[in-house]
Amino acid sequence: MAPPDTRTQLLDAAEHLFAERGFKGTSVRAITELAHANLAAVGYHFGSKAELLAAVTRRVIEPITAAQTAGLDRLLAQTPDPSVTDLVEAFAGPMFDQMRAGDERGARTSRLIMRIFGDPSDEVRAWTGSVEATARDRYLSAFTRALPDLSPDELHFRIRGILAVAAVDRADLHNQPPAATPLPSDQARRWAITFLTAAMTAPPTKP
Amino acid sequence: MAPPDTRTQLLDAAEHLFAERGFKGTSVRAITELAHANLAAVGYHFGSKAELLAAVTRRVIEPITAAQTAGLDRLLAQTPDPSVTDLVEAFAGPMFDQMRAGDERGARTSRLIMRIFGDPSDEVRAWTGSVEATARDRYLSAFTRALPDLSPDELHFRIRGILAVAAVDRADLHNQPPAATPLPSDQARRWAITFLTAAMTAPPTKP
DNA sequence: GTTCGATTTAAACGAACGTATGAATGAAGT
DNA sequence: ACTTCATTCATACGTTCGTTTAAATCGAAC
Repeated sequence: MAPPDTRTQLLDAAEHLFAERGFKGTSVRAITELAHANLAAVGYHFGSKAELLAAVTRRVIEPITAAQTAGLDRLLAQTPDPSVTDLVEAFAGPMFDQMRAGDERGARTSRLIMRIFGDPSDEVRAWTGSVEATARDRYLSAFTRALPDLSPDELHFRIRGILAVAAVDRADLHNQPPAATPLPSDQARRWAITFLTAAMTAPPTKP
Repeated sequence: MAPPDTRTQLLDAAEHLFAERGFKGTSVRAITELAHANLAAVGYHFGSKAELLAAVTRRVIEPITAAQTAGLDRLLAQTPDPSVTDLVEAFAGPMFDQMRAGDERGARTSRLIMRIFGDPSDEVRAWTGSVEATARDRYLSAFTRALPDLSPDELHFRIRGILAVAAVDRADLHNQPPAATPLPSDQARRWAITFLTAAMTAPPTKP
């Protein structure tokens, strides 16, 4: 086992705490304590608490958008017009994959993503997701070809619906009794694909 | 116009700021300043900042669950087994109605609800939504009768999907350019009903 | 006009916050 | 052995936080 890198431990601790208590609700002292590091370590390695959040966010988002992009490339290599089902699977799947591991970290990642997408403050939104925007645009045009009857606005609404379902997913587990059966980890993923595919293929809303 | 009640102005200001900046991100000083009240007014009228949040939350959630309950009563008066479409409309509709007015307050309410449902901290969860739980349970059994092929767990997942779509809805408007057309306020509602009805009526996921 | 309860006010409290600083530490290069 | 450089450390600074207190204000009841 490699000696635990302080920088990485700070990222881990911050990811944990930001997801659980939010950005404002997490103190630099709590982060450094959980990471067994000195209080000044955040300033030294990241410059500020806000820049640490940006680094955490990038680390969580990047593999998701990478998998989304790779999945779309794979689909487009087979046919120029993939089915809605395939597009939903390739777009929503990676979010669930990232939220799965360990069932503990999954719910935390889910909460973190929801906090990121739901917070309009500058600090939370400062991670500059240009890659993420590009991936979303590519899916937008692929969905447009797969659903030609849908108005751009309604399509856009539906894609946001995908994000909503994926982000909330297990984020509110704390609302109810701790789940009768500790459901197999990929079940939520499959339920979501069913749910979202049906939703995406619905006929356009009549005006 | 009635003289502006201090207590009400505090609720209004707090609702505004909690939605925009979150609970931890909002200071009592910011609330009282926006409400043109004294700093100690929060302590006097509500006891603490946390109890003010509980009051704000109750004021936002109560009319929604009331409308949900009334809508279900109305459906059940006509037939013991309402259709999925009707159930979705009666369950999700009131959320959008509450998030509509003025397009400004709508997005704020949406954000506030998302923050409430996504925050596991005790302060945010302390509003004791027993009425809200009752309404959800009644819809759960109604949906169970309307979708007898669905396992309880998957049904439960789908109902959470409704909440997700409704809560996120306009909450992330700040992500993209300020909407090409200032879409008519009930359009999101109708798109959501289409989206969610199709999603709810999807056949069960095969095991 | 005085009393009284409810409300508002200014001021202060200690605690916790993010950040900055300069000295210790320790391994690597010479 | 000595220098170098990156990292860690203890400590302190100034701000802002939620809450509390006691005095001031005010309309209504008597």
